[in-house]
Amino acid sequence: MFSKFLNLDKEKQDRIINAAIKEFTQKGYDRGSTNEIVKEAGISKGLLFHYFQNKKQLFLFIFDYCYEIVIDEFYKKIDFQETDFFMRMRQAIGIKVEMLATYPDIFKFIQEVFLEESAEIKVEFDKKKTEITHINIEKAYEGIDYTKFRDDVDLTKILKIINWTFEKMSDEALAQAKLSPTHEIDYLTIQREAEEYFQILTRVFYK
Amino acid sequence: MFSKFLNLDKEKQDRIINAAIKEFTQKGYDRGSTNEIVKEAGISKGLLFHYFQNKKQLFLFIFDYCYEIVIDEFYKKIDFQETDFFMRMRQAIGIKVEMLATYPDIFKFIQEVFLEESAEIKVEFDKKKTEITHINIEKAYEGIDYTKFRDDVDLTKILKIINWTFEKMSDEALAQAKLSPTHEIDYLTIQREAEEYFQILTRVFYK
Amino acid sequence: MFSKFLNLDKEKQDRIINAAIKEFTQKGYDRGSTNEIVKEAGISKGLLFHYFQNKKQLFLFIFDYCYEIVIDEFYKKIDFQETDFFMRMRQAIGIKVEMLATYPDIFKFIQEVFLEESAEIKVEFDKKKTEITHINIEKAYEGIDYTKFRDDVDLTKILKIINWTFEKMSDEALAQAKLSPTHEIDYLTIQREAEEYFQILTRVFYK
Amino acid sequence: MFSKFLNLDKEKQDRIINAAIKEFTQKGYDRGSTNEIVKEAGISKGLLFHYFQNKKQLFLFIFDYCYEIVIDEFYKKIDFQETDFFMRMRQAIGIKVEMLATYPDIFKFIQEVFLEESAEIKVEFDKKKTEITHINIEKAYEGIDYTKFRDDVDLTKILKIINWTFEKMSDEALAQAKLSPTHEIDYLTIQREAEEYFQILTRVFYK
DNA sequence: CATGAATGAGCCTTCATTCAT
DNA sequence: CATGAATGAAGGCTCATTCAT
Repeated sequence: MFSKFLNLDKEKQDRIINAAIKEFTQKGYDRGSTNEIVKEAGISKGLLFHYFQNKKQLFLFIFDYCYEIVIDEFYKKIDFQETDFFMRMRQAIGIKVEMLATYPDIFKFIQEVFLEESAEIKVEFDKKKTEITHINIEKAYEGIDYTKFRDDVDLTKILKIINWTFEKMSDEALAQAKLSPTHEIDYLTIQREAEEYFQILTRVFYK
Repeated sequence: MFSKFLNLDKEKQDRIINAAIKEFTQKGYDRGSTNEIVKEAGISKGLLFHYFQNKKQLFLFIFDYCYEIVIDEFYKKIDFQETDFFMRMRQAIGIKVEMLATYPDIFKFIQEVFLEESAEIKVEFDKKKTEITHINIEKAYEGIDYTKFRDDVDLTKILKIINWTFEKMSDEALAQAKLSPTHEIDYLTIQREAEEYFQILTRVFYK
Repeated sequence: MFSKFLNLDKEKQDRIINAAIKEFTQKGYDRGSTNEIVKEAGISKGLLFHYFQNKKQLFLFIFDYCYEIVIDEFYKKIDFQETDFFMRMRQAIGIKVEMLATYPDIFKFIQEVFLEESAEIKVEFDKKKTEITHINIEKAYEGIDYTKFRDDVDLTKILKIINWTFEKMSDEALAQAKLSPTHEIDYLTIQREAEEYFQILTRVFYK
Repeated sequence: MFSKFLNLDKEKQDRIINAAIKEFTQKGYDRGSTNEIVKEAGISKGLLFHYFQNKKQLFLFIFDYCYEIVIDEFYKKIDFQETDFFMRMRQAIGIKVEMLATYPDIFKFIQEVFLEESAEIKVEFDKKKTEITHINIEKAYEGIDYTKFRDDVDLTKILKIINWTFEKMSDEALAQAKLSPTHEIDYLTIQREAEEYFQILTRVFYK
């Protein structure tokens, strides 16, 4: 599909990818302009459409590219020896926070995608999102010792509650950051708050 | 502000409102075309801008209009005599499900707004959103008997976990529906599932 | 033609006239909006077009109205006993400067008309302008003693040169003022400069 | 800035330039329609804005283009050997009249610009106009022998009076032409009349 | 491979003017 | 007399995409 693009010398690839990330992160899919992308990347109009049939394909490629980088590094850093669910989750959150600092643009882009996706690309992405979510959960929780959870309630539902809690918590933190004047995310406060939720969830869901 | 519009005969108002809801729900703010709206509403280009100074004002008006309808009816149906938290929440979810069936367009529109908001209208809506959320929580939980909750964990956080759980649950249900061929929402299944979460949350968070 | 309008109570007439002067002075004929005029005057759209068939007629009326005020007052103040050409001219310039301070809006409007007139109204105004100019010269120089001028050159041409000199001088002064930060016109400097030109012209054109 | 446009093949450039000159000369800046220009030039909407970011830039370009042509040719034809002020001026007027016949459209356009400038472009042009005027006067009078002028009056003011005289004279001639049915300019009469003013001015301002 | 000129539908908005009330 | 809702053409401008070179 994008083999032509991938044969390009790395430096040019990067220029294009970064330009696209920047534009789409700033303006979203709909208002993101291919004009601006080629200008920023220093390539011609035609070339962009030579590699990526159209704007949508470009966007999809950029999303996959970013997602892969993030996901790969994420699993590389997870310690699969740790079998305690909450310890594993603590790790996951720590890694996420770390990566947010390392790849702020890429992360911001993925975030935007998950929020803002226009009608144009909704269908494609709704599918992609559930796919991704399913894969993640299965992989991220590999080898977990589930016997520590209380037996009187459905385990799958417990896990959902816990996941949702942390997802919503981080959503709120990001929303908060967006309202602050500096748009700065206060990672320390997030981690401290997360810890409190960990305590609660451990107490109520572990035997 | 919109007094000119509100003096119009109800039928025309409705044609315009419905056309706008339809267009914005389908295509979002940025891609939603005022051209389409006037065509669908059967009015002239100029008239729309006679009532609503510009696209943004129209969108804001439509949002407020929809939100008010939904919120008003919601609180009218809630039984504030019921002081048990989970019973109250059961009610709330029941009412929501009911309203989803009565005003599917309006509901869908509000949902879209909460997700998709373009850069153009972000600032206005981020404020509006937090405002709305705060008001709702305070009002919806009026008169609740919180003594039933266990004392060994922070009550505020418990409530957040519970809210988040149902929010995420309904998000997932809607996402599921969108993937199905008919886009039909299976309310019965949702309520049955919600009930299961109620059981779990009551068990772990009540004394 | 505008008898309907002139039968209106004076206060309303003034509101409309002032609103129109303000709008046309600020934005010129083309960009001047009848919408703004009715808003400022506090009357309805329809009424304006009831009195003045269309925008052009309104503009013409406003121009004539302003012009008459200015011209009437001008001739009332001229001392026709003074028969020396240059003394008469000194008077004229003094009166103009005075009136500029008394009716700044009206004056500014007339000035704008003489400069900016759009294609739409050019034909009508070119005629009006030459008409006006001819009338003015004839009237303003009534009773002048032309025997003081040297006989070896054509008197008509001398008068033209003198008139043109003062017209251009004031054009330049106005242009200068427009370039200054405050847009303030320095009347004193103008009169002092005019005096110098008077000296020169008297010396070279009088016997 | 306009390099894209200037790389175009000459024929297309001309089509666009001529279309723009025609439209702006006829209707002025504000009412001049880019729609009409592209229609007349036989190009697409987008292309015009590909070359010229917006209407204002287009107008500025056209003005500079026209001005340069006129000015270049003007100075090429002036005989700088001639040091007599009035002889030099006679030349200048002769050349102007000649050029008016060669480039009637361009000349008419420049003239319009100097008169009609809309609020939109006023600031840019007020600066440009004074700049241009200063350059011209300095250059056109290079090498003139000013000792022939009478010493008892300020030379600068004399020069101003003379310049203004011929400017106003040609303004009047043009205004006259516009009122005639054919809009034809009678160059012969102008030159004959100019000659009479030359005689007068020489007599009164030379020693 | 690479260019960038060219397209033209589409965008939001403004406006003078009309006309039923 | 007076209103202001209604019109719809026209405005400047943007944009993804194509294609001859």
